[in-house]
Amino acid sequence: MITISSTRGYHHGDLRRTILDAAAEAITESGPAGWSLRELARRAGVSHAAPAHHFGDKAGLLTALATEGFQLLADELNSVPDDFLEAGVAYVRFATGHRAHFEVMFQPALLRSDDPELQAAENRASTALEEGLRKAVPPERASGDMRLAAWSIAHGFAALWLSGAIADRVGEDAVEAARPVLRNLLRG
Amino acid sequence: MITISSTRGYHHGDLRRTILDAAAEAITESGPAGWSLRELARRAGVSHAAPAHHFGDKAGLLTALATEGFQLLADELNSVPDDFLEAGVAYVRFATGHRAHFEVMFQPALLRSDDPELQAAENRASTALEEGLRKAVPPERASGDMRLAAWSIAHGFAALWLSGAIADRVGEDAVEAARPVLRNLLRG
DNA sequence: CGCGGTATCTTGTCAGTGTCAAGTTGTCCG
DNA sequence: CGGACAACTTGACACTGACAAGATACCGCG
Repeated sequence: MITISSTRGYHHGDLRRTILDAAAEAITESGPAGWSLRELARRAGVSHAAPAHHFGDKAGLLTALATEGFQLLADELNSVPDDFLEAGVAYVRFATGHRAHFEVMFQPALLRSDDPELQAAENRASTALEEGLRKAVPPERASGDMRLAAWSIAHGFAALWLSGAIADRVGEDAVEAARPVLRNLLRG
Repeated sequence: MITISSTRGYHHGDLRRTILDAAAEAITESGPAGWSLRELARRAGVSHAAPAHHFGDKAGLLTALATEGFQLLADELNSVPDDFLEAGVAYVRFATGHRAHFEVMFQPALLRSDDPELQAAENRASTALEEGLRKAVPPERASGDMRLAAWSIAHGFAALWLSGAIADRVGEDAVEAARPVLRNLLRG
């Protein structure tokens, strides 16, 4: 049995998870550079060097976050019917619902790209994406370029919304706003 | 007359431009967080606090870079015929040709969003983009959602390529690879 | 039960960083 | 020529990431 509630004493209980969550929260609020390891440690009530034990260094923490992100994305994509619109909407839902993960996942300069767990998670998400696109795109239009186009439009919409660049045209609910935009890729 | 060549003496000549270029180079190599103001100062041969005189702080430097980026993007978009494909290709050409600018422009957490020069440059790029899309999209399919779709697919392709996520499918020349992908938005 | 090994966390330290304040040098205009 | 201003330097401070060494709690094995 894992005792999460006891945050007292020398052992924290589940410091790794606590730090990951705190990092995600901090990144969501202030971006991938607006926080420090020491701040996360203070928030979790541990010493300034405690995070390093679990993640090695800052890049290790971000790599762990990205790994978790790719796993979450794969789950999200696998839980959706074989429909392009719904797959694209699921992609946008993931990006907006897990903003911190999404932002870190696509900034390789912050990560240890050679981490085996990260690569495994990337592969899982990649095949989920590829398979989803293969099933979702109408056979007469199926092609590598078409699948890239589908990925691009969903990714671009999510990135633009997260950056605030289209906030004036879209409003708060990015997921619902994505639907009519994505529809344009499959005819008019 | 401006003497750029004389980097000697108490006055540098054109330190502001030198720092901006060095920052763009550093970001291109190591990402938006893989460098320091003091490193740029050393590279330029000035004291560690010299950059602050021109930009205030790190956010000020990045804001100046983003401002320059929006101006360059507007120029790029304005120099292109009223054709959706060419507008999209120009967008991708800008993103890959000015990687550092592009990455900073869409990370508002790094910037001073209330900077008047930044906002002016944003507006100029925004109208250039809007106007280009308005002319480029066939009238029978023109709509706000269609314009958003066009922006999204170009932005998404550029972002995915820069992150290396589609390197295995695309190769080195992102601009040429973008063409067949973008074509999918206007029928098949 | 107890004891040794190990994972977890702490404490102390160091070079490097961003930012501020105050001083120095060069330029330009009246 | 003089003084105001811009450009840059010097010095300082709190903070950070990373490392080394030590302390504490848990866990298996006798």
